[in-house]
Amino acid sequence: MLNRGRNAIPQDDLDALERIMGQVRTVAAREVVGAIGERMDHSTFLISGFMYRFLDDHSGERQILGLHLPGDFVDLHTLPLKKLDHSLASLTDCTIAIVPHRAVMALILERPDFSLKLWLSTLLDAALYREWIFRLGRLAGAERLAHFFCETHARLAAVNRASANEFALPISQADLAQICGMTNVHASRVLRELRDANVLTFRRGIVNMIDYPALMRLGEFQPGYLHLDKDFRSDFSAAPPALRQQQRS
Amino acid sequence: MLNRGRNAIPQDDLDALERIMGQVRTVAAREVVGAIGERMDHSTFLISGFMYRFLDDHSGERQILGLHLPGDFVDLHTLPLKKLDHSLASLTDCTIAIVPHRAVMALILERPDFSLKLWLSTLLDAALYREWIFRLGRLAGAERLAHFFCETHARLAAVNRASANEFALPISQADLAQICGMTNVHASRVLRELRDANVLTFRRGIVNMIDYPALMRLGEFQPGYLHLDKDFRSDFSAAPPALRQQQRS
DNA sequence: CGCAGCCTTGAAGTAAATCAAGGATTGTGG
DNA sequence: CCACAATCCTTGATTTACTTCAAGGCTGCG
Repeated sequence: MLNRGRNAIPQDDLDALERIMGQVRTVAAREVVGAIGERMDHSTFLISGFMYRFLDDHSGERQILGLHLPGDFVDLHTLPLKKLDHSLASLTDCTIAIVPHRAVMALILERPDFSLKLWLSTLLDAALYREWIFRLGRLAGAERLAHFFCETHARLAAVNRASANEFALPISQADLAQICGMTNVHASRVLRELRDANVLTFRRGIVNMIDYPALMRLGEFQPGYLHLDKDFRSDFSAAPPALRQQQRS
Repeated sequence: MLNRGRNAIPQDDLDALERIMGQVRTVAAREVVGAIGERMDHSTFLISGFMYRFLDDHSGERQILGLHLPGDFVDLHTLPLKKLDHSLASLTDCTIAIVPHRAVMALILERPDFSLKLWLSTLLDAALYREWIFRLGRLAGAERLAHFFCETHARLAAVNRASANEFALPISQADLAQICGMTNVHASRVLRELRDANVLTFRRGIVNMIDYPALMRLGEFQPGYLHLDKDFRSDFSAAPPALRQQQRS
């Protein structure tokens, strides 16, 4: 993710980004964009749509490792780690920009400050991974869903894609199950519980957080790890005026 | 982690590292070195001993997020993400070097190639996180332990701290449970199963992988994500002759 | 010796998986 | 517009994996 939440990406960084972007492609929904073991010579910038990364187990059951929103730099890690150690796929129709590693390297050597921003974006990914480990390791069914919905709401709200208590999340219950490490049958039952308790509804890709405080409590959600608050991090640069809304899917 | 596995760290990088290291301290076993929410102005290089990162849940139950071995750069992410979003503690007595952020920043601006190596080290951490998500989300009790032991064996073997099938791992069953997202009672039972099946023993901090192939199969362990093979990544530099064994705990 | 920390085991309870069937919703072609 | 398939969701019954509670044993140490 390169997405800086409520803090806009500075204009000169946008210029730099634009310069290194190569071909722009569209990808249909539910397509694998990079498969585990593949050797990459470029990274992918997600312009519009949703993507996710995953690992399949021995019997083909899938664990989703992370979700990517518009504005995320999806696989920057392939710059040093050439071979994909997991797979990458689209959730919806997507527009992506192919960014050749050569171009990234050239820019990095020319502008060390920019390389730090790319680094930051991968560190924010890592912070999400840590929280996902916590979610799977310590929370039970309903709590996992609550935590995931809180996190995703916060991330989407940070890029103006969520209202106070509602947002669009183009995934199925089966995806939700693969995110939270449970069967889709169980995900369905837990969603029913949350619905019956008047805490949250999730129908046809629309999440309605009816009782937000209850969700936060349930999921033990503390948004600090998202580092959305400018004060929580150092951006290696002064924050220039807001100029946002470059992308809409 | 900065640890490069079987590929030694080049001499000039060692020099660079040495230059930015500040005060060297010792830390007793089981001490919290950085607590969640704390604002950091330095990073920590682990010279000897084992450390771990963790998040506690509401009722104080702990989830371990990662283990750190001698030679790891433990909290490089605090350079851009000033506030700790999780906690850090020692497992054993440790020797650590305090590395002021100011010194790291200066070096980075002076040597862009070195900053890429620091970046790489955090990307290897992220690869481990992803695999931990998979382990917790898709594997059952015995498989989780098997996977963890395989991973840890591979990491320790890469720094010459493991023989073909045995290694020292200074943790308790309770730690193991906190790593694998289960109760210590259950961890004890699963260890018994593995012992009875003649697959693995773990007693007083010594792991004996009696049947390594069985463990790999059980844990669905594919070591690619560790990127130990030089061919799997680009180190941004030619690999100079091996000079290793700087640290022993 | 006696205590503390760590590990083990049993019995009972609970959360989640599995198996299986049927219902709803969306899209497709006639 | 309707028939039909495909996908997704729901629900029930049963089984399994794991937790919880509780007691006792082992090991190392002052």
